[in-house]
Amino acid sequence: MEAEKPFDHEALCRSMLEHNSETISIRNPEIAIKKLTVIIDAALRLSNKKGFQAMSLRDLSKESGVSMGGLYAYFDTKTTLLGMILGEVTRAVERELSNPPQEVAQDPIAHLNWLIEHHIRLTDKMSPWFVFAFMEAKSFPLAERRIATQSEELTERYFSDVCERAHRQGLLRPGVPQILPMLIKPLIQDWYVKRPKYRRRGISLRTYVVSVQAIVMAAILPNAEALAPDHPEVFYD
Amino acid sequence: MEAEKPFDHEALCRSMLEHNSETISIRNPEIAIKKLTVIIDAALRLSNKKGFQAMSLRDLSKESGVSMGGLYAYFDTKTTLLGMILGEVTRAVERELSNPPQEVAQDPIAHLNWLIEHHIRLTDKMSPWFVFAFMEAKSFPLAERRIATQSEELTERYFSDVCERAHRQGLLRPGVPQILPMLIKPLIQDWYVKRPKYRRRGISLRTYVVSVQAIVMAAILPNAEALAPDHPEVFYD
DNA sequence: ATGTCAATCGAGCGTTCGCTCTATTTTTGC
DNA sequence: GCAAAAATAGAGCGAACGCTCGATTGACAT
Repeated sequence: MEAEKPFDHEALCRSMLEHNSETISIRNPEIAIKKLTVIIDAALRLSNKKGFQAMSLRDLSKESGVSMGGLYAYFDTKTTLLGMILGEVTRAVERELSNPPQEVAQDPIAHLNWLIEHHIRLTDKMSPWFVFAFMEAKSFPLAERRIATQSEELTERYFSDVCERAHRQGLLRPGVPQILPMLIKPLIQDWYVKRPKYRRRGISLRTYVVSVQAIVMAAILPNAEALAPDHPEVFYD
Repeated sequence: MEAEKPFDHEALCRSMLEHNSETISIRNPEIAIKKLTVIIDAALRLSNKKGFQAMSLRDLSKESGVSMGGLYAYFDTKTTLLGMILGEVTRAVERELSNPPQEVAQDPIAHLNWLIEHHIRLTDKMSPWFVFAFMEAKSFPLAERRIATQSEELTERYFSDVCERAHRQGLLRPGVPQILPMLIKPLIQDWYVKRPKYRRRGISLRTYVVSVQAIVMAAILPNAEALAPDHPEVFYD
């Protein structure tokens, strides 16, 4: 029995194969998954470096070691390749964030902190995938952009739902901006969008999570003083 | 005497002409500015729609009504065009944010709120320019990317300096995350990065500014209750 | 009217793109 | 061990790319 490794690229590519079985012409699933992993790995590496549009299929062929003809056994169009990666990202978000543990789901505040932490951790583990989906979104064809927009709205609804519940239970202080749920996403996204900056400054994932949670809690909780920082090194003085 | 209109594209293109006089082969400045405005206008429109890489110079020629040869009187390389736009954005940030009014500069909290408001307003007026600079940054050649990174760091220093001053004056409450200055930028950027979303939901610039300010103030001020919302319609209940 | 030069044009050059297709190699079933 | 099937390779196709350059136009001084 191995430990579960739900986020390595191979597992994601297995899911990818299942969801694109008509497009992928390789019969043997073991071969398909192994090679798909190599291809997607190279594709993410290249397009995170210089953009999906700028990545030619000859680049991808050379980087992955798979011939031009070989590549087209896994997708029929460059746009299809894009859609396959995008689909995996949206599936991962839904899979990881839609089922909070029961003890968390009962308390909106705990739920919100859980969402923040797990969203950041998910995007951290799948960082190249999220960078891809986020940075390339605007050059998507219309159909693919729709998917990206809907996924974005789904994520936001997680946040706005839990804020709404907290509000109904009277847990919010007066003066919480109504658009706060919309602004949590950019706070979370910065971890992977500007990842090199945080690495350069030696900021850990834990520090980042705690900081975002602290900011959001300060914005919504009535007793700002009561924010007992478990991790004092994160804060001023 | 006309009212000053420092942000229309024509004024920006005038500055652009001054800073790129060796590259631009047109002698008559009036002609140059007028045509440069048309070209940059079209370039921003096209590359905000489908990305700078995906915008071909034939696209740009058709959209702007300037022939291929005509375009190359204004830049010698597609990359140069990119650099010219990028340069204008960084200059605008420095010009608009480095000189706060004196009464504001004395109070770090007022200064911070001023920075937030004016940065958002600047990116709003120059929205296509900022979208361009932000979204295309990763596909820049190394030299251009350096400029973008430095401009980013400059903006952040505005925020971190003022936070540091507030801290030294004892204006911060305990438990303010040290990375808060880094997280103000993504809060501000969301206004132009996901502008269509905010438009779709009918959220005004004023509401956005007040909300971001409220979140940041809640994160740093000791007396969270004292956040008197001048604009109650912005907040929950 | 004419000579001069700045401004403009767009067909054309070499290259690279996404994608296809046949030839070849590897794996499989018996 | 050998057909049949599956998997892989990479040259080649038309189209589009960034960019050039000689021809053409327009404005103005003489």
